[in-house]
Amino acid sequence: MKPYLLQTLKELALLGAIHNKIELSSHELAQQLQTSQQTASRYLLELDTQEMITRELGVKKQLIQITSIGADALENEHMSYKQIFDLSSKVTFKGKLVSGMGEGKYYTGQKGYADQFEKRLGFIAYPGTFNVEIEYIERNKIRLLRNYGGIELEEFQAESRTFGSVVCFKATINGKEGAIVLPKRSHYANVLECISPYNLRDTLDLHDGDTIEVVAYLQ
Amino acid sequence: MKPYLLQTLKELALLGAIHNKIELSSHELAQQLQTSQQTASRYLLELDTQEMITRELGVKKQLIQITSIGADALENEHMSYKQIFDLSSKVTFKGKLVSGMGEGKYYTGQKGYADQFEKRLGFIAYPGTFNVEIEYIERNKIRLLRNYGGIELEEFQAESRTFGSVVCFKATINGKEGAIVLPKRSHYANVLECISPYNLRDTLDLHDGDTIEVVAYLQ
DNA sequence: ATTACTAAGCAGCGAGTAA
DNA sequence: TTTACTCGCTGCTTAGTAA
Repeated sequence: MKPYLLQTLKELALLGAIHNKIELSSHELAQQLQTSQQTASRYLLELDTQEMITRELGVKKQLIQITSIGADALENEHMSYKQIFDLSSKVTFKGKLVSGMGEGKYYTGQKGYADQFEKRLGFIAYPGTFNVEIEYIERNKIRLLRNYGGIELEEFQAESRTFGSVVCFKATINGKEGAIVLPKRSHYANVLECISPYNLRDTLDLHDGDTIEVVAYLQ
Repeated sequence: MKPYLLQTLKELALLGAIHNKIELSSHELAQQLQTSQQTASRYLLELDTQEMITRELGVKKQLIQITSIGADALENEHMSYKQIFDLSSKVTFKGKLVSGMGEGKYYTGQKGYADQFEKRLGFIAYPGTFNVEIEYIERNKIRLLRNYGGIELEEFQAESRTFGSVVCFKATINGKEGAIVLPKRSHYANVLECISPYNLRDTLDLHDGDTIEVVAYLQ
């Protein structure tokens, strides 16, 4: 959707066009948007074509109301701003399911981690990790997560080596309960390693390449 | 502010650029915005010029952070959406203080109205009305108010005539407690008649032509 | 008064490219 | 790889105006 049409729709909504028909000439809208009458008229025509508004054209006035399609577009925009300001306690990732190389099973199989998962996250993790390759641009969001802290699991010794400290975030994976596990050190990664009490691949019937939404909850 | 710059700022914020520096090339931003690298680069330059973002240009990456000016612009946009969706229990008017022709004092002086103000609004109205001439376009918001109902005061007889029914909305006038009074019949008006327990002109030191913000609270 | 067409002008876009 | 310049072209904007 073109940015200027969204702005126009927003102005209409602010004037009450979501719940009511409002009486508004293209000239008045133009003043509100700081543009010309012709441009405002064109915007209304475009919004009408896209079925985001309905109009009743009279000889001296037109009645405008935002349709459900238009309201959805605004609602969507509202969600973005909510995410920015209100729900900074929530970070959403989009990515694709990929296969690891089996190391997930090796690590989650370690009693040192498994016990801490149960104690700190409140569930017994299904063996193995569920790996989501996130879009490259979203790696910034991982930095965001790290800044917020998260649930830190202690390092431990086993099999005559050290298993490093990891940071966890409670999360949902396509809606299912789970957590994201990030190594404490090593900063960038384009794969989110997730654990869950469920076998996510089977429960959600997922395969490599499927689109996954991971929502991390902060604190 | 140009709509496309606001959209760009929003995307940056969604990637976490409000609280942190984020690492983002113009090419990546272009993908996010579905445009070309050149255009994304230009957007960043424009935002930089307007001091909405700061940049640290490295040879292989740039670090971007939204400034307080940029955050304000987003916050402002957020408020608009809040007004549309969350606080549809609140309607904001902007206008200028104007003088009535003294009829306000005549009406508010009527015991029939004064008693109902006290009983239904919870305050003893200072004699006279405080008249705010709203911008023409905002008359649609009055219709919005009427649709929500409001506090209806009964008509009564006095001085061998009928004083008609009016609809009130609790409101703040430049932050001060008060109410908007609309005649039950007669649909359009470009002047909001406000009452308050205070002498608003004196208390707020206001004069004709001053800008007034009236916030009406629904039910 | 309106809405909205046509036409001309101009802002913004992106290919090519330099640093 | 980057960022960001120039420049031609496209598409948006608006003056003029019809209905």
